[in-house]
Amino acid sequence: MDKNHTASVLIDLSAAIVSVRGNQPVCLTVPDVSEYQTPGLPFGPFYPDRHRTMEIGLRQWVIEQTALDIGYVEQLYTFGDRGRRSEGADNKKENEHIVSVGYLALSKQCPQPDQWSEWYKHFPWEDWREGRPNILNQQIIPYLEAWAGFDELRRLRLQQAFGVPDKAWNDEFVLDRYELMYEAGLVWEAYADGRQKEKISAQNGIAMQLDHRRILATAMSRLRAKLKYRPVVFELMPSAFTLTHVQKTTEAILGAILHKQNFRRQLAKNELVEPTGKISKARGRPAELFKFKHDESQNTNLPGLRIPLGKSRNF
Amino acid sequence: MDKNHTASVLIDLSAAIVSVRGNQPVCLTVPDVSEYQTPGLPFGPFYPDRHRTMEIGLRQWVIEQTALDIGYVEQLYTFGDRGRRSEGADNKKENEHIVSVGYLALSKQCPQPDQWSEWYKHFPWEDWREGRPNILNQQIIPYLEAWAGFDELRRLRLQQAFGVPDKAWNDEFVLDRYELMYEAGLVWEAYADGRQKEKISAQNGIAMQLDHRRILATAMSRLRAKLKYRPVVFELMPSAFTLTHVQKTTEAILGAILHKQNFRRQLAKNELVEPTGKISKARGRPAELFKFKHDESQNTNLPGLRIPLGKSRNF
DNA sequence: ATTAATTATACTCAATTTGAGCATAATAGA
DNA sequence: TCTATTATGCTCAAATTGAGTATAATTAAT
Repeated sequence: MDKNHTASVLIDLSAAIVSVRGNQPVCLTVPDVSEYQTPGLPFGPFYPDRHRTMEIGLRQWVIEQTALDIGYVEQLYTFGDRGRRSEGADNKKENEHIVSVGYLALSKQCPQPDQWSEWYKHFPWEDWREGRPNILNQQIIPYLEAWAGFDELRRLRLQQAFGVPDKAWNDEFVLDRYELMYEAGLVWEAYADGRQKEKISAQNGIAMQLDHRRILATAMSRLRAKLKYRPVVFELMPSAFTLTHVQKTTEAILGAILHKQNFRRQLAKNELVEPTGKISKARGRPAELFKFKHDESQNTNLPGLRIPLGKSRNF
Repeated sequence: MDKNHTASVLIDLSAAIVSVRGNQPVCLTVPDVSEYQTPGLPFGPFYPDRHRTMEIGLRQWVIEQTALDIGYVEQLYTFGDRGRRSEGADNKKENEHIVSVGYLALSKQCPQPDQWSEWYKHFPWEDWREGRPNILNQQIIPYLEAWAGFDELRRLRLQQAFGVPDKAWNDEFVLDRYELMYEAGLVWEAYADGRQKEKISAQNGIAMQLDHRRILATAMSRLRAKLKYRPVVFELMPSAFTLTHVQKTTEAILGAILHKQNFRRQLAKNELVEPTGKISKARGRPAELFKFKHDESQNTNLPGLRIPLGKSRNF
């Protein structure tokens, strides 16, 4: 326990601030000034003597810099490794190690459209709403199979993450899939981190700065999982909404289509919404407008809606 | 963005290293030398230039200091606040802020019995295996009700966390319950942190150093939740075991009794175990010895056993 | 004004899963 | 041989889920 060893670090708070625009989940990004033009997640330093908790610190700079009203905030993961491209050439001065704490935040609005980046531009293989994405069979899977070769462990991980060849696709394994692709050198970040000699040909989604795409993948995994047992969708909904609107939002996040009647049955059974009495008019039959029942108190551990995902989703 | 503000911190890696001894979940602790004699979780500093990731750093000092073989490791939460008693009088020198990253680790063995502390000595209200713990109705609930008074939000949180008065007890809300008790000044740590003037009369479980009981509560919540959808129990089992042994271990962690036949049905359906052909002899009819099917590869995201918890658990 | 397209909502029904239990099997010890 | 004890096989009703049909209330087109 050599006390004289350098143990001092700086802490970055990175946030995946998520919203839904139209039928696309989006995430707040900041533009990159460097040669690569890759977008990044917003982040700021944590000053321990100014903010009592990291969450307070996070909320502080989010308000200062984005003027957004973020309600739900959840800590994702703390990355202490040098994945943040620190092996690279010109860096900060030596002893300045950075630990990044990733957060997921949900926002009901997303003004300034150019600052919000669609999830599935970074993860095109994660959107199954119009069927199995072509990029899987045309690009990703063949590469991964070649990478796995006869390595038993690799093939098992491939099966786990991508359902190859005969298991079902699990929408929650976003991070596992991204990390596998990173290890196999299938994403740009692997090249940027020096893990990969040649620049890969295929794009496989828009890359992000540092480890930000990994943080976004973590956020997606967590949000997709949470959606199924906690009523977090309503953190993305306006005060009054139609049931179809809730479903479309849920589908956007899950990247999958749900059975309409069963979805509503769950909502009804769990008593999560109540009618406002008002009516929404659009095309077709008008829909009743509902509101979330437990809005006042940040009642995060209610039962939540068990998503009716259907049986066979591996095709 | 004043760059000159102090942002440098030290990072502690704290670990809730969990095992099961007999029918009691235990957790590795280190004795306290101070006047209070409260035990604490083992922790060590993170040296970012020596270890590539924090998990590697954690494994390193766990091996060095405990010689334990920990298999499963999971990051829990990063605490950046001053809950670690830093408001107190004599502290380290001013600018040395500490951020603690909590980890959960599982160990199959637990040698040196005096170093392992039973969960339910710290959380006596969490063990429902012999029915609803008396301490709830006799000590905790009355105090909490008085604390809540007519405050709507407090009563709602009380209902959420403790099921008072008419909701079911949820075994996963360990952290919520502990934090509520902390806020209400019902645990020693609240007094030690200066939130509470008078020392409370009742013990309400054995206290721990700093925020360690909170970290343990986080570990318990996570492990109880995980048990229900990932096969992590087997990280606590020897290579061959009886089905009853798996059940007893699960029950110990959940603090609840399960239905035997249904528990086995889940195990069978999910194909998590396979017979070894050997037989265990004890009292009564001998039991078949099984082994975990997926032991070689750290196959953490398998379906897992959906625990048959029964219907009415609020009495 | 009628029709078609569109969206919302009510209801049905079989298959599966769950909660809860009884019945029987195999052993040790009295 | 009987009893206590633990293991294991099987049943059965209730609840939940997956998947669908039928019908209602609109707008837009003809």
